[in-house]
Amino acid sequence: MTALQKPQTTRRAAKSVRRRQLIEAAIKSIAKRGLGDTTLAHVSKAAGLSQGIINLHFTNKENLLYETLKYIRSEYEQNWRSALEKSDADPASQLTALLKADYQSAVADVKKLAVWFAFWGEAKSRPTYKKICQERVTDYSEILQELIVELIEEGGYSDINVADLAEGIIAMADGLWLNILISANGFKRSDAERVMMQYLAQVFPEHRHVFL
Amino acid sequence: MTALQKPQTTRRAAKSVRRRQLIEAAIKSIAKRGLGDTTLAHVSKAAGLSQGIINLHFTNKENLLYETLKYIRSEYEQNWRSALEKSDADPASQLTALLKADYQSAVADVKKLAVWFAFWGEAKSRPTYKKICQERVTDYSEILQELIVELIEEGGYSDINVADLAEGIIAMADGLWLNILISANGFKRSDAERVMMQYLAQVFPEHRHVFL
DNA sequence: ATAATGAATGAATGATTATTCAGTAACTTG
DNA sequence: CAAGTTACTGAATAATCATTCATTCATTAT
Repeated sequence: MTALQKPQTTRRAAKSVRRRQLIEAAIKSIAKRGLGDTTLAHVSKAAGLSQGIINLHFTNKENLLYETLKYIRSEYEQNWRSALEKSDADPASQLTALLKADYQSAVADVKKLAVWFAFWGEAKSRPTYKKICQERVTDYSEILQELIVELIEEGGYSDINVADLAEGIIAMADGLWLNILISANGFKRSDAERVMMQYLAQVFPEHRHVFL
Repeated sequence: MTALQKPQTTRRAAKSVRRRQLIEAAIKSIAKRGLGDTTLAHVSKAAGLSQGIINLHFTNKENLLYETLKYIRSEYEQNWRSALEKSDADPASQLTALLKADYQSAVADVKKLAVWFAFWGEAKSRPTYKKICQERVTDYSEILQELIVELIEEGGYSDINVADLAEGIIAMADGLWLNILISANGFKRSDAERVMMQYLAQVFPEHRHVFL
């Protein structure tokens, strides 16, 4: 009833619309069945379209999966960039915004997380996937390091290795995603956010009030 | 020449020997090709054995994969338990030993990490995998929390939420695994260990000398 | 030796599934 | 409204792969 799901009526659609529709169906299927058990039949059916549709729009399965990965990567990046824009300009607020963005519903949704982990699992053996996975964090890491430097100046912190701290923060961010994905005791996005903010408060005690 | 690899000569072997041999071949194949592209033919060939051998020893593919996951889980647990035994009894040393164990070569080897991520990617859709993945951290987390409590008493720390800190540490530990697996700039086990120790030193400054 | 047992083989089978492509339907343009 | 263009369909094809099982082979017991 809700707008979506009228594939029979609207027959022709713009290429970009169909592509997005199929990518979203792929995400759904990967989350539901895993990457290994996802077939083209599943995806096209989930999209309410016919068998050959994916080969028409993506040439082959491999390419659909590749485009799916690129899609969530770009969505991820857009999300944190817009969070930074919306936030106050002081480094502590920016840092908060950047890291909280990782746990917003558009990005840390279980379906999307399942997709990330599925591709990480294949990344070692697929250079094309690996590259996209690496690119996910290049800009993020750069900006994170700049913010840490500003924060150190502002708060007069010492004994902090910027590059290592940034690696540590990103690692924790990813690890919390894993926890959301498979924890036994209903670990939620809000829990992940809290854990992360407590970490930041401990490393930058002078700015504690901004994080907590 | 080095002991290994004489499948033609020694025809019969104990069931347990064959099972381990096949599991290790499965790990190799998953690391090389990913879970999706791993076929029984690949695994049996890598083990230097024949086509039907896996069905003989594991009934079906699904079961081989399940046993492979259980195998690396148990190896993981043995590794940190023995590290704790070998270490000094004071909480800071124990904590160091527990976390450094995650980056020892037997456990944080890229092949094993690829296997963990492959199964994490499927865990959402496979309850059997999910359970094993959850169990990996239950005892670990419990002991980690006990050590944190002892350390807080010993160092007189305040403002620490034990459960959240433990979640954060485990998350960082897993995230550093991801970094070892796919980083562009050759992030190594020793780098991960350093990042983790710096984190601990920051949270428990009174014990800094033990961690660094 | 001979028989009995259990391990291992590998060709054959059957199921699944990606891909192709001839045909159909919708929309556009003149 | 006819001709042309583009999106889409779905049955047919071909390839891949898990699984089966009759047979072979090594080892142990008699």
